[in-house]
Amino acid sequence: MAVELKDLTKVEDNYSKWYNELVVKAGLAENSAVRGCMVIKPYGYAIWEKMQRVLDDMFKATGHENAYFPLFIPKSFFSREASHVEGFAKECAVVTHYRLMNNPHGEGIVVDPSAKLEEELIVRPTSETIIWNTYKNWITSYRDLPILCNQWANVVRWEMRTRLFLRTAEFLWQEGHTAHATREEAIEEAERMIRVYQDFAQNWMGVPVIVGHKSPNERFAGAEDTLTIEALMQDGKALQSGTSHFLGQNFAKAFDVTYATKEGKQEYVWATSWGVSTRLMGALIMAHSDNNGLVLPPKLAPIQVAMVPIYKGEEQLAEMKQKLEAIAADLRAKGVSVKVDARDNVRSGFKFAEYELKGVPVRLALGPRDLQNGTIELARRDTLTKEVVPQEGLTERIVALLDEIQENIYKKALDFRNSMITEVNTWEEFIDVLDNKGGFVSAHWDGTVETEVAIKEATKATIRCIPLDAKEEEGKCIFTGKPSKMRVLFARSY
RNA sequence: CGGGAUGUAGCGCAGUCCGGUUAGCGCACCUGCUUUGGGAGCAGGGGGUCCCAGGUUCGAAUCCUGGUAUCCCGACCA
Repeated sequence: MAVELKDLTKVEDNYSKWYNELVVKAGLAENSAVRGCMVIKPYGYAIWEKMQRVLDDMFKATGHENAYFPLFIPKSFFSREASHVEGFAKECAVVTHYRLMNNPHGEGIVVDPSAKLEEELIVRPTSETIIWNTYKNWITSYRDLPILCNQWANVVRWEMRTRLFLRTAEFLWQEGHTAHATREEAIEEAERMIRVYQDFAQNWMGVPVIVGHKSPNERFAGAEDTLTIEALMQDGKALQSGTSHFLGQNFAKAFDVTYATKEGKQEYVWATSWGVSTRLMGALIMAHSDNNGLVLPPKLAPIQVAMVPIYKGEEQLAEMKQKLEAIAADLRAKGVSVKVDARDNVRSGFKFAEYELKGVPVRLALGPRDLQNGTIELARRDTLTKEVVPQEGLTERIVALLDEIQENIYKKALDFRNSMITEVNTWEEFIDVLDNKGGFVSAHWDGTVETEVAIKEATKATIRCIPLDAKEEEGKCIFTGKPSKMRVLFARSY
């Protein structure tokens, strides 16, 4: 047997191991020779590329343009915004030299000590500083605003512990950085973009998310407000899947970016930044997969339909292949991505298992029996069911089925997520739900950082967000008993 | 960074405690035959810096020292 996943139900206590195995076996990514960095393999990258394309269109549709800023950030830029430095200082890769030389005392190559940089360069962990240093030159008048830029890039955060897609030392992402004349406009932008992320997560990835504010303690370093989309994984842990920050005038002040108003006064510029990363791949994998492997939403699946010929001998193979290619041509004409798998070195059963592992939404199998009856076997990945259907009208059937699968995957994840939001009113219930059920726990909180930190220390659960749609409700903080005006969502998270 | 474990063929592992033939098994790979509607069978074959560097020894995958990488649990985080 080539590939066999561990039974998910038996590794609940070690979901991460199962996840890792799945990522590798499905051919999405693997650990590289470089510590904490991953190699994204073609199949995984194809999904990321598709995500990129869709997101990019969404950004353009909301008025944004792409640009590119340097990978290296002078150390001094970093120290300009106090809380920003504090947030990232512990996980930076630093360039100190610019030349190597032959080892004068032996074998190999060493860093040339005479080639020390006057000022160290930080490999960007995020680009606010370099971008705002640049925006200073771009902005002088209210006529220059707003600036709505997005950058597709890689960033480096030297994390202690890494995990494929979820937390790697280097990752791919997009970061939007906008500059506005007014506070209201910037806040509007931050909200607009978190809704774009929500739209993408739900309607493309099939992953339901909760939109809300981060608590002050969980905010982005340097932000006045952080909006987040929080997804729930099948092991009951939450995953922060995208963030949009209202940065106030913090970076404008740090980099002295002002503009002349209509009235001729100098004002500091208002800022936002927002980003999603290859972590979305992790969300996609963890939200839908089962014991047979990945389950990909049709809208993002690199292969939407896999076709497998059932045959004896070369002659039959040729016959089946010809018929399948004809069906494939019809499907491609409708914009469906199809793979006809005529490999002769593996058997059909192996192919079935392989496409299940890779999460291909629809699989067709055609054999002599079908050829005779004018039928074909159609299997769907999300439900693991299969039926023999007539070849007639197959194209339309599949196009409709792909939509149905997309919807079904989302609905399944949504039902699960909803079943995993539990309201509690006492500390005992809170602990009980966290330990025995998992998921989001909706509870009252007195609004203080001290309480939040104390709860985290006691339970490892953090406030994932204060939902945008939270309704006012009088209650008592589960930890301190002090009065509270609304419930917030707690969870253990990745 | 702290605690624990591991590193042997592309992958998964045994062998290490107690040093001793030519380092072994399963999967994968190559060749041939038979198979083919859910992960094929048989036969033959190829593939090794036993993580790296020192040391002990007649002799090291095995013992000692140092390094390094990966995984798990913490702390940190998109």
